[in-house]
Amino acid sequence: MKIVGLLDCNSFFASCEKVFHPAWEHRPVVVLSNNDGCVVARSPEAKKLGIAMGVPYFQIKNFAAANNIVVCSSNYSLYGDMSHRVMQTITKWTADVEIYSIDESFLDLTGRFLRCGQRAEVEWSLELEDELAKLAREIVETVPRWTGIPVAFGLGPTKTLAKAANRIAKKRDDHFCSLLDAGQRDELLKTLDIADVWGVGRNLLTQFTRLGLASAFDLARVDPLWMRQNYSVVQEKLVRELRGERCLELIELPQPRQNIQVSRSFGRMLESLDELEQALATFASRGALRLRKEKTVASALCVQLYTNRFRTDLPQYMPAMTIGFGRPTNSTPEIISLALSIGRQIWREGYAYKRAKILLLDTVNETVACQQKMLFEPDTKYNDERREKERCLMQAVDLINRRAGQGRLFFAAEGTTPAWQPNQAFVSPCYTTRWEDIPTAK
DNA sequence: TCTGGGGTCCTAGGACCC
DNA sequence: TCTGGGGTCCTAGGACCC
Repeated sequence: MKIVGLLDCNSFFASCEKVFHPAWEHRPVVVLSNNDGCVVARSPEAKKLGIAMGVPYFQIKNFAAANNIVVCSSNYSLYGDMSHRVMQTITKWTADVEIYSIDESFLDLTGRFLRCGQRAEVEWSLELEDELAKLAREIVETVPRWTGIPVAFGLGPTKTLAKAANRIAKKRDDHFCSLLDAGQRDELLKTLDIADVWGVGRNLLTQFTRLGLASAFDLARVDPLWMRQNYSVVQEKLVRELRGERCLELIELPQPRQNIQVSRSFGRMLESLDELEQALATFASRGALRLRKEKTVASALCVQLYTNRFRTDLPQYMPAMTIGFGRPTNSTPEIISLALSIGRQIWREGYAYKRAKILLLDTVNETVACQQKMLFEPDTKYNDERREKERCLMQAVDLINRRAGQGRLFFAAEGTTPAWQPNQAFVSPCYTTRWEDIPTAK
């Protein structure tokens, strides 16, 4: 048996905001999505008040004011840095960690409990369970003490069971639950709603409910082969994992991304092509920077425009177009140039645009792409000399921005006072990532 | 007035090839 | 008039996750 743990930060974004406002400790706090659109995080107090996940802010605005709810715009620099601190803390207990999302990590604790003669798996015993409970207590106490972020911890022999244990742990006072003991597992899985099982989304929930399945325990008893025939290999693995059979491995090395997308809603609707172009140039520039950070190049670019789908009184138009680069690239000017060219081709007069998206597709490692390039004849506009010049230029730009602050140097096409700027009325300072914002103690 | 953003994986079906 | 079979690759769409 393997020992898989899942550590999950409670109400992560809201908890991050609370760390720097001790006075908010017992107050309801909600964090809004980009553009102050929807509620994406709620402190326990806010949940208790009945604020639903994903609810549009304007629908609860008055309620929030009347109930003394703290409202925050999202501040991803802060959350990213706090996440990093939590993940660093985890390495105290094991180096075998898969960072699954900004607020969750899988831990492989098997290595800590291997006895002489055991190679890669351990045998379950009461003593082991005791030791693990002790370790879990240490984790659940240490992470908040070191970072200010409260966490819940679940243990299981598979990732899916660790996730399930974590869901149960969240409701417990000690924030811990173990599903390692096969003897007790069934009873615990009966208490877990099938909707809370990892891999059961809205659609599967409807279908499973129709089949009469209500709990995680019910799902675990379905025949895996039947599952495969009627659904797919994904759901088959889901059932097997719930039965304690490992199908999903921990991915400790982050896999290179295959696509990069940058998409934002605008602060207001845009009708002119000029204004829209500034948004596209900015998104293209951000995407290009991400490519360079990952040392990858993209093979193609897709641009999509969206009108406001909630304004049914207005004409709707959602065009998209994909064009390949002559050769895979991560050069900002080249990507901006293609993004604008596509934008001009799909833009139509007479529509009010609310959102745009760029997708950098089929990304591959820079050096691999470089080795392959000799197979192709250089195209006319972008010859090797120009590529090399732009590569040096981007290196210089990135260096300056790293030293002087992101966005110090930018391309004119991005505009100086962009009309698309999202609304962020309640944004908190970057307490941990900007010198000017470091809190002072009085 | 105001409604988020960024990912992955799998399957079915068509195109194409021999 | 009659018209096979098997494989691969690509894409769109649908499901999921946080």
